[in-house]
Amino acid sequence: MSRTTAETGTRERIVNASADLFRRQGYAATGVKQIVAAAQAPFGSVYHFFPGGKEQLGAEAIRTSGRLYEQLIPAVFDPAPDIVTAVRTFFELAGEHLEQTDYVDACPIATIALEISSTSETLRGACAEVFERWIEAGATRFEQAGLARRTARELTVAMLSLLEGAFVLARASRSSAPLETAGEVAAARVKTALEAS
Amino acid sequence: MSRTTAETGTRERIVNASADLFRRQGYAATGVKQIVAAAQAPFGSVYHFFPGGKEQLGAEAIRTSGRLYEQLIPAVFDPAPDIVTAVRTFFELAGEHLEQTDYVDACPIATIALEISSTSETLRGACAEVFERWIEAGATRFEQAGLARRTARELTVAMLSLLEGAFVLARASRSSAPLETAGEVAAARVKTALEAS
DNA sequence: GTCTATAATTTGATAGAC
DNA sequence: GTCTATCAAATTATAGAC
Repeated sequence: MSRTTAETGTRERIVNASADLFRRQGYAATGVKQIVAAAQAPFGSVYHFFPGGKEQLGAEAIRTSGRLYEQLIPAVFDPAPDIVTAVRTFFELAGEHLEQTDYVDACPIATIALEISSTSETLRGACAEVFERWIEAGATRFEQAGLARRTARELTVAMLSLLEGAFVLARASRSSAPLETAGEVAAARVKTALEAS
Repeated sequence: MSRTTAETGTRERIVNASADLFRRQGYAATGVKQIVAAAQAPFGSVYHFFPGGKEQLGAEAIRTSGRLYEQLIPAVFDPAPDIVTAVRTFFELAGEHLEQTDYVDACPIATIALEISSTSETLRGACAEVFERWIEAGATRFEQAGLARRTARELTVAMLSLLEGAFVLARASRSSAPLETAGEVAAARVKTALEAS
């Protein structure tokens, strides 16, 4: 338990490996054994750190990914000259990143969300919580840009829908074109909303 | 092999049951045993009709669902007074249907697409083929409404992205609100595109 | 051709040695 | 607390009886 080294602990490595694998191939297709192999952790550690087993580990991976990806909002929006440019940049970066990762690194929780929404209330709740946080964070930005609260929220839901849907099409077609198209529509919509306010 | 009765054959029942279960809980989480139980078919029939096993069955289920859902386009667009109304109605019906099926009946292939895009080229190709057919069918409608071919295609990709993304959010949050929001943005975008043409 | 029994492997999870 | 050996059950797939 050194306070001076920066080595990642076993527990943290397990969560990170889980998040990686769940994003790439989903929750059901990822075995606990595959997770400990990727995390270079002993098998028993999973049940030591996560007594609730795979489902508890899934819930934690979802929330961890949620916090991590939420940071992308300030990372892209803060340095942008205006909010329309920020939205356009966000979709552009998402598309470039998708290409660079061989169409693996799309949304970290969408696959899990679709898989387990009808079978695990625990995991569905975790996904819903993360989406809600993202929507709130996005809506706050649009509110600061001058939109009414309700308008800002609806706009964010539309942006996130465009992004998530474009991810589905992009992964299936192995092309970032859907993200370019969705990004243009998203930016145009934001521009219209701001002009009308 | 009666020609007069309308009873569904074993093979057809297996494909239909597969499509149902894959849509609800994904490809990996659905076992072959669960499929034959739902189809009321003997286990061996799967490997009799589908020598390629679960993957061949998956590919066929994807293509069957694709053809079935493609029929929704003429079913909604043909009776509509104009194409903007058609788009709005499409999202409204999708949201109502989602509520009525306890948030199960969203896109029949999106879950599979996200799950297997990085692990099975066979299934990824089948999903890409279905998405391409849907986009072509939608683009043709927008072309007939007066848009240039390229604009019509991009508009359809944006509509489908909005729909697919709203499905993800709706299933996770157990609310049809994302479909209402996405539908309004979709209809407004189509209206703008037509006015500019 | 239809179907049952079973094979070979892998799954999530646990017990208990260190 | 850390980790290995093992469990019972479930997985896809096949062999072969009818």
